[in-house]
Amino acid sequence: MNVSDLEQRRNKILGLIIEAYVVTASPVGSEYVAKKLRSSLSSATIRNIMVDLEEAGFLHQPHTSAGRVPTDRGYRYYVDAVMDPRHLGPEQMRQMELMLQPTELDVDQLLERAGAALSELTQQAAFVVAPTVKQSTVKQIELVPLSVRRILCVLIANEEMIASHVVEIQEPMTKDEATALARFINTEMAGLSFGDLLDSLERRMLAQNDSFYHLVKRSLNILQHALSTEPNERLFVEGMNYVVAQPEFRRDSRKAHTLLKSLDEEHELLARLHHDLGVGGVRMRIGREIQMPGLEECSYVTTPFAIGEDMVGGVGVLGPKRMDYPHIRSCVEGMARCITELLTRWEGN
Amino acid sequence: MNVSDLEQRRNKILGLIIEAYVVTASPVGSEYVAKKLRSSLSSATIRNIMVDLEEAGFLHQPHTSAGRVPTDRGYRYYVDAVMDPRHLGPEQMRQMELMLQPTELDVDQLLERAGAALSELTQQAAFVVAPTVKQSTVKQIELVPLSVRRILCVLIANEEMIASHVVEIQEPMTKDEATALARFINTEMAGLSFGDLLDSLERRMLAQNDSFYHLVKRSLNILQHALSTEPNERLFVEGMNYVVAQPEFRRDSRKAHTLLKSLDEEHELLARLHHDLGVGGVRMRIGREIQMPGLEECSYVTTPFAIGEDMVGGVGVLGPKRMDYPHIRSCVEGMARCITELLTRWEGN
DNA sequence: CGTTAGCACTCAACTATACAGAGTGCTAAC
DNA sequence: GTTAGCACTCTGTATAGTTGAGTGCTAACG
Repeated sequence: MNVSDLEQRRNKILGLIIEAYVVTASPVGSEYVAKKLRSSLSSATIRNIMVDLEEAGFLHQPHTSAGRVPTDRGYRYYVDAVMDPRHLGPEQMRQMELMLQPTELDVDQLLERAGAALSELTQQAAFVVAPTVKQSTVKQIELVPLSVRRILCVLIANEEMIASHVVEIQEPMTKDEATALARFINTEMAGLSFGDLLDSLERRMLAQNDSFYHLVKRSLNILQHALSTEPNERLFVEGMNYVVAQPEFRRDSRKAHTLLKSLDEEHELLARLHHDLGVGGVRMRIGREIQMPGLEECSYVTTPFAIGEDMVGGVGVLGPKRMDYPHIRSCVEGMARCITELLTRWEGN
Repeated sequence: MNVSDLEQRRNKILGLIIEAYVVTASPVGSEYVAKKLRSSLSSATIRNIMVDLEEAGFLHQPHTSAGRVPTDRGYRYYVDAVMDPRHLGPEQMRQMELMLQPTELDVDQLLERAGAALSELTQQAAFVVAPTVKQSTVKQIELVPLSVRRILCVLIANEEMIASHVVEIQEPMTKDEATALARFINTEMAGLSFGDLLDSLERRMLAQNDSFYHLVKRSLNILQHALSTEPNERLFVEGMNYVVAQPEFRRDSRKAHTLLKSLDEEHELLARLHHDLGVGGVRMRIGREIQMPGLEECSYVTTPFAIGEDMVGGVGVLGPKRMDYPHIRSCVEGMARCITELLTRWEGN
C-alpha cells in the first residue's frame, strides 16, 4: 500500500469522524467508524489511525476513555482537502428563488428575506452584508434647492438604492445653478463609487489650477455633507435562535451570552467580513480563525454577491464549529448566485 | 388595627418579597422578610400573611417546603399599587443625554444609540420603534423627472427623515408638469401624514367631480408606488445577550431559544407595541399579558417619544418578569424624555 | 383576635457509593 | 500492516442517605 493510499484512508476516516460528530455532538469512537467502513478495517486499526490523526493535531480526546472530537485544525483540513463540495441542483435553485418571492420589494427587503430563507434552510444563523450607496457606483446625482440655503442632495446608485440628504449651504444657489452643478458631477464622475468620487474631487481641489475649481469646491462641500452620515455597509443577522439552541451553547449558557454580546459589536465582525468578501469566492472561517473573542466556538461560511460585475455585498451563515460544512457551503453559494441573478436582472430592466 | 393598615402591611410584605426575588431569583422565605422588617413581626405572622397573599393569587409556592415566588398577578398588583415610582434626577438626565452624543447623526443612528444606551443602563434588552416617513406628516414632496417615463419622488418629513423612490409612469411628464404637480400636492395636503394623504387622494378620486381630477389621479398613482415599499415603522432590538444571561433562561435554555425565535417574528410584537404606544404614557406588560407565545417569562416597559407634539415612536426595555420595575420604568421614561427633547430641538433649528 | 414560640413534617438539593458501559492502549499472534 | 484479546480508565447514571431551609399547625399569650 503506497503513501497516497494511506493518506486517502486517513482522510476518509477523518471525514467519517467529523460527519458523525456534526450530527451527534458527542465524541466518536473507533467501533462506530469501523462499522461505517463495513468492517473493511477492524476497530483496532482505526484506533491506530486515530492516534496518528491526534498526533497530527486533527483530533482531540476529551479524556482517556472517550472517543475523539475534531479540533479547529481538523475541521480546516476537512474543508480544504477532504469534504466533497456539493452543489445545488437547478430544482433547488428554483425553490430558493421562490422563497425570496421578489415582488414589490426594494433591495433591503429582498436581502432581509434572503437572510431569513438562508437561516431557515440551514437551521443556523444567517447574515447579510448589505450595500449602501456609499460604495456603489454613481449612476446619477440630483440637486434640488429646497430654500435659499438648503439643498436636497439625492444620490442614485440604481433604481432601488437611493439616499437623500438635506445639506445646508453657505452661499445661496438658484435652481439653474443646481441643475448645472448636478450635470457637472454626473458627466465628470460617472463610473466612480460615491466614496471614490469624494477622493477624486478632493484631489482636484488640491490641484488649484483646475478650470472647474469653483464647481469642484461646491460639489465637494455638498457631497461631503450628504455622505457624512451614510454608513459604508450594513449587517443583518437573522436566526440566532438556531445557534443558541445548539447543544454546545445549551450546556454552557454563558457561551451563548458572550456570543450574543460579541455580535452586538457589529463593527469588528463587519471589518472581518469585509476582508473575507474582498477576496471573492466562498470563504470559511473556523473557530479561532475568526479571531474574535466570543466566537471561538463558531464558524462562518460567506461569499459575495454582485450586481452585474460589481461585488456589492455578501451573505453567509454563522453557526457552531460543528456544522455541516458541505451543505451550508452549497446553500450559501446558491443563495449568493440567486441574489446576484435577481439583482442583476432587476438592474437590467 | 383597621383594614387599611392591614392592607398596607400586606402590600409592604409583597413588595419586600418581590424586591428580594428580583435580585436573588430564588423563592423568598418568611424568615428573610421578618429580618427585613427588623423583627417588628415574627416569621410566623409573616407566614400567615403569606398564605393570604397566596390565596389572593399574588404568590406561588413551587413546592411545599419552599419560599414564595411572585405570580404575574403579584407583579401586576405590585407595579400598580405598591412600588413607589422613582424618577431620574436632572444630573442623571444630563448623563443620559451625554451617552447619546448627538453629533453628526441622523435620526436612525440616534435611536440606535439610544437603544444601546438603554440596554447598557438597565442591563436588559432595549427596543426602539422608529418612525418612518409613512406615518409622519408631510412637510414637502419633490418630484424630479429622471427620464421620459421615470420620475424620482422624494418624500420629506423633516430634515432627517427623507425617503426617495423611483416611480415608472405611464404618460411622459415634463419638468414643468412635475413642478406643478409637486406644488399641488404640497399646498393641498399639508398637515396630513403620508398615509392619510393617500387616503384623502383616494376619496377625491371617487368624488369624480373634483376640479383637480387629473392632478389627483396622477399624484395618487405616483405616491402609491412611492409608498408601496415603505414600512410603517421599524423595530430595533439591542442587548438580548443580557436577557439570555438571566438565570431563568440559563437554567432552561430552550426558553432562550423560543424567546429569540419569537423576537425574529417582529410583526406580531410590533402590532402589540403599536397598540401600547398609542395609549400614551408608560405602559408595562407582564408575562402572559404580552399574549405572545415565547414571551411568557418576559415583561416589557415602554413609552412613546415625540417630535414636538406628535408621538412618532417608542422606546422600551424587555427582560424577564423578574425585573427591577421601578428602576427600569424610570430609565425608559427618562430616555423617552431625552429623545423627545433632542428630536424636538433638532426639528426646531 | 392578632401574635408568637415550638415542633413535626416535607421536599429539593447535595453527597457518597456502587455499577455499567463505552472506549482506549497495549501486547502478542497472524 | 492488521487484528483479537484484555486490562484499564473514565463518565454517566442510578440508588440511598443526609442536610437544611421552609412550611403548616397547635397551643399559649397579651
